[in-house]
Amino acid sequence: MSRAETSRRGGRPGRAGIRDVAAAAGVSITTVSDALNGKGRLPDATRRHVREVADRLGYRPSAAARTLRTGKSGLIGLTVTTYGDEPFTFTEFAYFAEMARAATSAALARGYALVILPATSRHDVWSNVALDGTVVIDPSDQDPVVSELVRQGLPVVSDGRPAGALPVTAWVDNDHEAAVLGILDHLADAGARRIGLLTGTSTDTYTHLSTTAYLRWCERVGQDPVYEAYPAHDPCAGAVAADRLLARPDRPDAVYGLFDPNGTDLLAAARRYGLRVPEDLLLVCCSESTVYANTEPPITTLSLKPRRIGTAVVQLLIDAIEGVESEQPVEQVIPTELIVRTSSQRRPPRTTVSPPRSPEET
Amino acid sequence: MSRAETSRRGGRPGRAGIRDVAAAAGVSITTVSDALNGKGRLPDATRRHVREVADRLGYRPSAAARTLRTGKSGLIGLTVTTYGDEPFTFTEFAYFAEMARAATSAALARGYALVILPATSRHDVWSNVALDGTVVIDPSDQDPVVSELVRQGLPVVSDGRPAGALPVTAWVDNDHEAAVLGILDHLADAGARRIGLLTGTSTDTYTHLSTTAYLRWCERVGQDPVYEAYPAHDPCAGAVAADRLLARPDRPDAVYGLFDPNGTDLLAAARRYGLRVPEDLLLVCCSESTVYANTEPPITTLSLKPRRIGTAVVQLLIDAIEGVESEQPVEQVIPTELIVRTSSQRRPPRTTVSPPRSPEET
DNA sequence: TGATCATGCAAAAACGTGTCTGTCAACGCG
DNA sequence: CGCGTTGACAGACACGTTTTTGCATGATCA
Repeated sequence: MSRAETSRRGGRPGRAGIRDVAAAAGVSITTVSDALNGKGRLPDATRRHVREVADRLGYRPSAAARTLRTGKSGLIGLTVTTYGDEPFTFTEFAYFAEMARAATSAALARGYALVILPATSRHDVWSNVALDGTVVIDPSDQDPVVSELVRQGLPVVSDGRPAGALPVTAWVDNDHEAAVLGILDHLADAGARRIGLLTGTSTDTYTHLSTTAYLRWCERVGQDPVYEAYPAHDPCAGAVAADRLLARPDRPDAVYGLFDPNGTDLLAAARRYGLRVPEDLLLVCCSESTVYANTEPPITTLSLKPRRIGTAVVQLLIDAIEGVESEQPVEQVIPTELIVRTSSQRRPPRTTVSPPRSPEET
Repeated sequence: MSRAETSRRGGRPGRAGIRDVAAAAGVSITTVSDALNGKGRLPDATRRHVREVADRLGYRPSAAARTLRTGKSGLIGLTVTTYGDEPFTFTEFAYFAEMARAATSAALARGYALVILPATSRHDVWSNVALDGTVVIDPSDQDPVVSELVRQGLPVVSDGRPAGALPVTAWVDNDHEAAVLGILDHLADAGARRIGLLTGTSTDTYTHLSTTAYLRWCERVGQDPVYEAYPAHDPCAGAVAADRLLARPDRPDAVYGLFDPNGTDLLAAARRYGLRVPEDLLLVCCSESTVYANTEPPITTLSLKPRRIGTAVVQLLIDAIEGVESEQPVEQVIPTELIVRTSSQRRPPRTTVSPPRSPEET
């Protein structure tokens, strides 16, 4: 009776259970649970007393027991696409890192933690972790994992509008068509006569929508499409494709690259062919990387705002988990941001000293 | 009796329990558990029958119940340092992304999943998730979270040797001193007379060891140290510090930058001051980014091999969790790799066409 | 044939919570 | 004084597994 820490059962030494707290405080288990969770109707004196005893014993409620009882684990899956046996692809490093960072913060602020779960995980890993819901990044056409999750009744929110008729709970995406059209107009305004595109061969929605928008724009303004496609997950194919694009007989005088490394690849290719940027070649690429602020010349980039996307996705998911009737629509479109730098302006501002980049948020 | 799916209790509809499977298969609960886990001694016929019935009912064992019973959750914490309220710092993007990627793969291959847990999480989040062990990245001097985890008896493996007397289970690190000395020798061999250092103001082990090695090298060869320190977590301070370093009266003719963005920052600063690289200024920086293969000129980088570190850390941790007497020493040193490019060679090779970069592993 | 033993399976005890149901006293009111 | 009501707490159960124990049944051996 004097030593309440040692429960009658040989639970792991050093771990006090709720029974020990109840015994040490001289109350019942119910009272301890209610006091710690602020649930029942107890006099403040009892509440304080129980809390103090719990602290003194170093009591930590068992996450497994709580999950089993309540059905909520406080865990959110972060499903990333896989290429080969690696979780996420090379071209998405900066995007993924920023998105995951924001998602982690947002989840944490609401008491949830993120579990990294590649889409092609062994099945037993998926079923070995109790998830309250899942974020899927760029779900592919008929992803069996996502379908199964939805069928199990788990909330699923996707980054990128779902392909096909994938019945996700909600999704967040940019307006990729508008972004591409905006860039093409921007380049045309800067004097581009023939705009090329560096795109991918994969079938994900981002690539598809962007390429389609490009083709439609070309048709509208009466320009012949000039583009090269390459497998975006292959880090060395990009440089080759950039080279091919600039080696064509109908060489473009402006290029938009859909993937993060395209900027440096195109710049290097341009140098190889003696093309000056932006005088002979205008350049824009889609990237979250800050290196493009300090290249020679600095390159105009399109930011997809991964931090806002990561935050929005998690908020939507947790709202769904907790049954909050979300004020937001279940389909949320995040605006993109075009960061205009020297590479896309025919008349570069006379300044050659680029100011230090700003740490500005989102 | 005919409809076994509906258990007597109103469990979540659609979720079949082990009882339902037992009833449907006409066997006991024990038999189902043994059959699915391959544990008891059962005739193959029974085993196959039970498995088939389980599949037909779409049975998925409850992760929470299993964790409660066995004490193992299959979850590994990935603890990242925080600056401000954001999980990981700006200068470590590429490193973290690669390291996390490798760690995720390695964990997955052994049936574990990773949970992202910033060090400064709210306490309730930490205690709300059942962890089998934790990976800590660059644990600070007296991290209360790590101490508590160790005190709870949880295995902890750190990326970066632990500062102070932090009693971690094992750690993995590079030999930072040897790496810095190697780079300085490399630069001196290339003709550098006064080598500068771009370093950080924080007190983490990496910064400390590297700076100390630099100072010792200077003392050994009789050169006055020339260095600038800046808060590495501030993305815009780096450019300013690079500028300061090259504006000094005792301007160095070679610089090593400890952090990822230093390369482009130093390159931009050099251009501002009309310094040619590598003719007037030799450059090396520590980075995992591939952009430095295609800058003008390509910049020599030091890779810390984050993929090998991530893999090693997870292996060590899981070995500890499963009680495997690890063959490896508990302190593991991963060699660094110096990727020599134009920026650190006084006589650049005559080729101006840089070959496409290789997708080679680790 | 009876004792021994391996085999195939069932019953039941945990794991540590949250929560539903009940008890007991005090109290107000008719 | 009897009775319903309310506050403060205790007892017991259920969540869904894994695992230990134990009971039959048939085979083997002295």
